[in-house]
Amino acid sequence: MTEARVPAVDKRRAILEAAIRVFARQGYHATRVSDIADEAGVAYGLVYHYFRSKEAVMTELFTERWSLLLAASDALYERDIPAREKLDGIAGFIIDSYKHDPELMKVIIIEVTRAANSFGATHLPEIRRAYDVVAKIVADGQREGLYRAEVDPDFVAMWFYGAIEQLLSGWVFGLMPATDEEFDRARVMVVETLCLGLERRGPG
Amino acid sequence: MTEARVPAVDKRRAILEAAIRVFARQGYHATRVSDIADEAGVAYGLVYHYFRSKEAVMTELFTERWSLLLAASDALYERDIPAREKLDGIAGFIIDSYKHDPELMKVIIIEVTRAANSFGATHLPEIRRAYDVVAKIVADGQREGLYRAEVDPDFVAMWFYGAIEQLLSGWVFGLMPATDEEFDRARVMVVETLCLGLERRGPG
Amino acid sequence: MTEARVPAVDKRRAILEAAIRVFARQGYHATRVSDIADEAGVAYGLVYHYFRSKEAVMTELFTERWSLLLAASDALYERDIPAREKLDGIAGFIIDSYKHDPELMKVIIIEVTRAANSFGATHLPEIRRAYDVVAKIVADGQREGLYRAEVDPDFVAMWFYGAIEQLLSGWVFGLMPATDEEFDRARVMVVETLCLGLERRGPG
Amino acid sequence: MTEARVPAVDKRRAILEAAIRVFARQGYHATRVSDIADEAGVAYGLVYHYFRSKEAVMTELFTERWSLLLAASDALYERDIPAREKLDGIAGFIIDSYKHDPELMKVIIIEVTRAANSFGATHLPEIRRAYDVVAKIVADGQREGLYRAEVDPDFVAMWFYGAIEQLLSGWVFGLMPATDEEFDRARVMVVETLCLGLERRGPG
DNA sequence: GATGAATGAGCGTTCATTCAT
DNA sequence: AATGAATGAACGCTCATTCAT
Repeated sequence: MTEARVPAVDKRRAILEAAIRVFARQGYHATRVSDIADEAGVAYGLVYHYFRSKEAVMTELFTERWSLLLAASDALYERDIPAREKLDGIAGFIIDSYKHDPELMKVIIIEVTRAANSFGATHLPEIRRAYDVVAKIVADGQREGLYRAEVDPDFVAMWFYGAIEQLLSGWVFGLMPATDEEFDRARVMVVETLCLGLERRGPG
Repeated sequence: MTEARVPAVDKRRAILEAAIRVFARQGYHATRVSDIADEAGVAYGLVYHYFRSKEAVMTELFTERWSLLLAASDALYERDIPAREKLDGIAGFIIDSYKHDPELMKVIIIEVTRAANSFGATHLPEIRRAYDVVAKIVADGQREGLYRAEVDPDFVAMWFYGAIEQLLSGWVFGLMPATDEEFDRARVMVVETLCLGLERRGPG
Repeated sequence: MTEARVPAVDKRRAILEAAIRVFARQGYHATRVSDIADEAGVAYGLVYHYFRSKEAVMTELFTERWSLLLAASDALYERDIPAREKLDGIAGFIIDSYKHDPELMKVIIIEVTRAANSFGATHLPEIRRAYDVVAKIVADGQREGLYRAEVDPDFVAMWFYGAIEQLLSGWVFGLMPATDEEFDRARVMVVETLCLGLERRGPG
Repeated sequence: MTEARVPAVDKRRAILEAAIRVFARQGYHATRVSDIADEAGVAYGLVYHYFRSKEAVMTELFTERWSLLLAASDALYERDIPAREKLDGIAGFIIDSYKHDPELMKVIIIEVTRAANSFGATHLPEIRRAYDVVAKIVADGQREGLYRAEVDPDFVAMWFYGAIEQLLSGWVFGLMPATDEEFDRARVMVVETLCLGLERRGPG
């Protein structure tokens, strides 16, 4: 039968997408489960039919997206390209994710990744996995004699993510201009400056 | 030198210091006012005798410390020293603050500076002021022909703080080894790498 | 006649009726929300499911009843009967309300109508509307030459309600015998005495 | 040295007078003990030095004034003057009290006399004593054949006070114009109308 | 007498979660 | 699947009263 108008008859999906909007708008703590249901246009109880808890909604949102980043990072790492391009690929993936769905990325960065006291703690393993790829890229670069040996790769990884997340925060909260050109400039700047900072100098 | 510690007769001070410990241990949201009172060894109501609200306690903690950072940044900025030393001074101030009172810095970084949805929003002006000093240092460096002109100073400032706060987070949550030597290494690495990344290369 | 009582399946109604009993027994300020819930035999939170606040419960109680008085007053005013009968109708309506549901009327008189500092202030407009009808009746009586012209109608209205509410108070607090005969006697006495006091005397 | 400027060096008195102002302004429930102390310009604890409790302050305010009314009523009752003049004397005393110190009378009427659930209950005996004098006057009037026999004297007393207090309320809350002429008119109207309503008619 | 710090019981409200239908 | 009524623990805040000085 026809009724083809609404493709998203999938209420579970509707709830997830409503959650993105509401979490982005009000923050996780400030949103009540009823807000999600209202935004999704479904009954209160249905949220609990599909999800164990409010936290489970957030977790699914995070995991779904973060696993893409992990997969992309892993794929990049495996490719036979210069370290710089790998880092650029990761930065690009994150920034493109933001361009593509800023609300979701806002939620992930603000409520999970940088919320070390709440979801950050819960999802620490997955978060570290992303850091580790960066660290491995840097370590490889050092092994190749490309990067200075005295910088700790783990340390660089923290730095890399700290910087990028801070930029996203800046865009999210209007501290920095958020246009597509800015996003691309930022990507170049981060990678360029970081790599220049890491590279070994001169023949000496 | 002896640093004459006030014998905690001052209950207001005792409350503030108890709050640092409890906020650091449990996070702001998870600490009840009674936790603070208990930790301070005072009656529940006394917290409200000295502070308008739980939030006011947090605010005082943040403001007290952050104003020191602001003052130090301003002083550094005024001094007639190379840009690199200024940045090093700021990084050093933050890291020393952490060495000196890790719990307080944990609270400030985790609950305010990186909590863009709650206290971060409230204290945005003061937070930005700290960023601005870094941006000005970078801009000066550019004007002097020291730093590459194509990097946006505001952008570098975000980066700088994003990176340092991420490092603090790493220490706080045990993602990175947290010893005094590590702190000092980190300081050197951050500033060294950032400056190298920013510097213009010679004609050669 | 049967007066088909709703079998208190309606929990919202149960809460309202419990509130009447508890407010009447303890007074508004002295009743905790949990008292209402307990009296109604429902969970604490259900009160807040149906009402925004404790005050909202009181407001609904008052408004529901007072609007009946207003409607009755208006209807009486419109009818083509002597002023005295109109006043008698109003007095009768109030007193019958008390006979019918003394607890509710106690709450309304004690906690709202005579509580000028709390609910009285909030509901002043509705309260005044009731006074105004009496004033209009008196003014009409004066225009017809029935009542002495030198008495201010607004003034009489205040008096009328002040007196009647005082009588209700007296019954409520056991200062006066409260039997059905007393109620009817009181009604007669108030209206009789007031009207005699207002009437113009013959030339004789 | 002289310091004769402030006659009210009596801090106890200052507290009482401050309480009148604050109770009148905010109502008893809404005033905190600290409000009284602040208004009086004395230390918090001093209120408790002179008074057992917040309630005790209110009680003293009420008792002090109400005993004057009682004394005046008794005196009036004893005098060899017509009933009407006695009633007029009582109404006059109350209204003059209001003219003389509206804030105090506001507090007494609003917070005690008409607050049957709180102070009204506590001071019921004294309040009734005032009513009783009126009742006795009416009863005497009936015995003299002046007043209709079918009205219950207690009932008239309730009415009398209910009406007068309602008028005071009206003035206090701006429902009626409150000028000195109005006060005097009101006094005349109340007594005139009440007595006309009570008087026996007819040739006899 | 005078001060104001210290105490702690009390209460309104919120909201995640469960459950009956 | 879908609904929304029902539950109750939890917590921030107020403020009368006490107490040490």
